[in-house]
Formats: sequence, C-alpha cells, structure tokens
Amino acid sequence: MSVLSTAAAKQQEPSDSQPLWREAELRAADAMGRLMDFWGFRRHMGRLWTILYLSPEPMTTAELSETLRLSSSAVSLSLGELVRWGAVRKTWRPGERKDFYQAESNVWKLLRRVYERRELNLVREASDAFRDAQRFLDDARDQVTGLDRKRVDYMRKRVARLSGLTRTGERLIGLLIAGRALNPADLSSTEEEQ
Amino acid sequence: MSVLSTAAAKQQEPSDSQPLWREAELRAADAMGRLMDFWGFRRHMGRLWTILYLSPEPMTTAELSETLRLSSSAVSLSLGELVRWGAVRKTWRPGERKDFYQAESNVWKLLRRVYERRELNLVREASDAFRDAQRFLDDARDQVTGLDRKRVDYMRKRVARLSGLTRTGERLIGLLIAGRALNPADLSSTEEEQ
DNA sequence: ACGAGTCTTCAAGAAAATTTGAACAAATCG
DNA sequence: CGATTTGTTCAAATTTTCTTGAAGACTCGT
Repeated sequence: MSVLSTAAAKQQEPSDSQPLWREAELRAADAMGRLMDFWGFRRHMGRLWTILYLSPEPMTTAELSETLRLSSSAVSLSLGELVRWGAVRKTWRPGERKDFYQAESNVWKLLRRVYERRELNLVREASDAFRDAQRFLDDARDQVTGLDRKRVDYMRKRVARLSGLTRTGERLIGLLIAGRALNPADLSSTEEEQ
Repeated sequence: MSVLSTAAAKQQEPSDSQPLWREAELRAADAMGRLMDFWGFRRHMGRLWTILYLSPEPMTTAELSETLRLSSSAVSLSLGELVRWGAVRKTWRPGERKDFYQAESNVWKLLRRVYERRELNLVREASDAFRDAQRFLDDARDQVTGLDRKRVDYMRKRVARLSGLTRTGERLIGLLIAGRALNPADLSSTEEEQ
C-alpha cells in the first residue's frame, strides 16, 4: 500500500528527522484547519489545536512552529487566540521556563462557547438591524398614501419575517448552548409561504 | 405598478430621487449581507437577495445595480451565484426584453439546500482526511516499539475521536436536511473525557 | 539589577480576494 | 440581416487579509 511505503521512506531518511507519524498528524491538522477556516477562524488555529490535541504531552511554541513550519509570530498570534477562546490552555513545567500548551479536548464545550460568544452576537446584531429597518418603515408609512403605502406595508411584512427568522435563530442558539434538543420545525414554522 | 409607485416617491424628494423606504431597505440588506458574509458567501449575495425579497415585483439587474450602487458586472456575478443556489429565480415579462429576478422566499428551504450541497461536503472531506491519517498511523504502528508505539496508539485514539466527531456531524446535517430534530446529546455522547 | 531566553506587537511585504471597466456574446426587433 | 440592448466573462487594479522578521517587553535565574 502506498501509504505504508511513504511512511517507511521517512524512517529511512535520517536527513529530515521527522517522526514516523508526522504525515498523519499533518493531514489531520490540515483537515481541521480547513474546517476552522470555513467556520470563520484562522486556519492555523485549527492546525495548531489539532497538533496539540494529538500530542500526549503539552508542547512549546518552538515545537509547534517546527512541526507546522510556521514563524514564531504566527504561532504566537493564533495560539493566543486559541487561548482566548479557551481551546488551548497554558501550562508550566517545574524547572522549565517556556510556556507549554495543551488542547482543551472537549470539543462540544468549545462549540458551545463559540456559539455563545460569536454566533449569538452576530444574529442579535442582525435582529437589531431589522428592528431599525422596521422603524424606518413605520415612519415612512405615515408619509405616503395609495400604492406607496401598499408597497411599504408589503415591506413591513417581509422585514417582520426576517426579524422573526433571526429571533428564531437566537432561540435555537440559546437551546444549543443550553444543550437542549433543536427542532427544525421551530424554524420552518416561522414562515408560511407567501 | 412598481414603476408607478417609484415615481410617486420621487415626487416627494426632489433632491435625491430616492424612495422614502430606501434607507430601511438598505439597512435590512446590509444586515443580511453581514450574515451571508459570515456564512462564507459573498456579502453582495445577501444584499441582492434581500432587495429582491423586499420587492413586491421582480426586478431587473439595472434596478438592482442602481439600488445598491453596484457595477453591472458585480450584480451579474452575485446574482448568477444566487440563481445557482436557487435563492433567486429568473422570470420574464411579456414584451420585456430584460431578465427579471425574484427572491425565493422560503428561507428554510434555502438553508437546507446549502447544508446539503456545501456543509455536508465539507464535513465529508474532513472525515476522509481523518480516515487517511488513521491509515498512516496504522502503518506506523507496525514499525515502532516501546514508547513510540504508545505514542502512536495515543494518536490513533485521538484521531478516531476526531473521525467520530465529523461522522456525527454528517449524521446531524443529514437529520437537518431531512427536517428531523437535532439532539445535541448525539454530539456530546461521542466524546467521553480523557 | 543584569542578561539570557521567551513571548508579543508592529509595520512592511506578500498573497489572496474583490471590484470594475471593457471586450465579448447572446438575444430581439426593425 | 444588422443595429441595439442586455448579459456575461476576463484581466487589470484595488482593497483587504495574511505572513513575516525585527524590535520591544516580559520573565526568571544568577
């Protein structure tokens, strides 16, 4: 199998003293990096977290930067963000001066934290914006008549529906954070087709 | 009809011939643009969709580009993508040469389609990558002994857990697409703390 | 307090993405 | 058929984001 031969080749090359499992580590890290990137984080955050997650021992920034071929500043930046998100913890070794890092391994807890701090906020801001829009329309309604009023009323209904959607979003995220079951019926019920 | 009402609005604000509700429209559009941007789409897609969603009548690219102050190529690009996602439909008017566009207004349907076509794929690719990594580790395991073997076994357990998470993700997205209830317990159950 | 080792910040450079105008293509009507 | 309007594609230019090396700040042991 080709996978095996590649790995075997590594072992026989003393030139680049890579451990035999490095390839596996990097593949997993890159996969997680893509997920994180897609999810709106730096991709290095996913890569760093994965390397730490796969290491039985806490690691130093030097080891991380060597493993992923990243500059120390890039490591510092993304690692700092991971720490702020609680995805990585600093630890120290007696006698060692360096900082050591280890991954928070409860992924579900991490997911909840992100939804709580980030997605919820995002949806709330959208809700606020829709409310603003609604106010503008309420004002406009009083200043127009005839067809224009019909048009404004149509918009008011539609903005109200968008508002309803984001409020439903808030509710769902709230349930998610609380670890409750999500029922998509909650979502679809907020729109009855025009 | 929309032509008439627009004309009526123009009458009231001779300075900048904007209809009275334009501000509301733009605020809602921008809010949706931010959501879409965050969700990994072009922000113009959200803005265009919203303008169409708030319009009682289908609109032309010219009207859209005027409303959002976008070049016609930008409109064409984002609108084309919206059409490919099924978020906007082309329609035609007898006697009119232009294309008219209207928003698909069932948001729930749109959400499902995106999850089906995009997120599911993403998670599947991650699953595949983890499987690959696992294979590398299986090969590596046979070539090492002692502490190294312990280390590889640790990694195998952890990669297996990541694999489990993405497979759970696939399942959840499947349920979502099918309109079934989601239970976060499904997710958290896949990890028992180390 | 000093100096070696470590971490963070910053500004310049590189890379990636978005945006736009113009050229091209397609469709419609005289 | 050709002229005109409309829509799309493309590549250059702009903007934005990411990356990096160096300078500054911090920590700890001597």
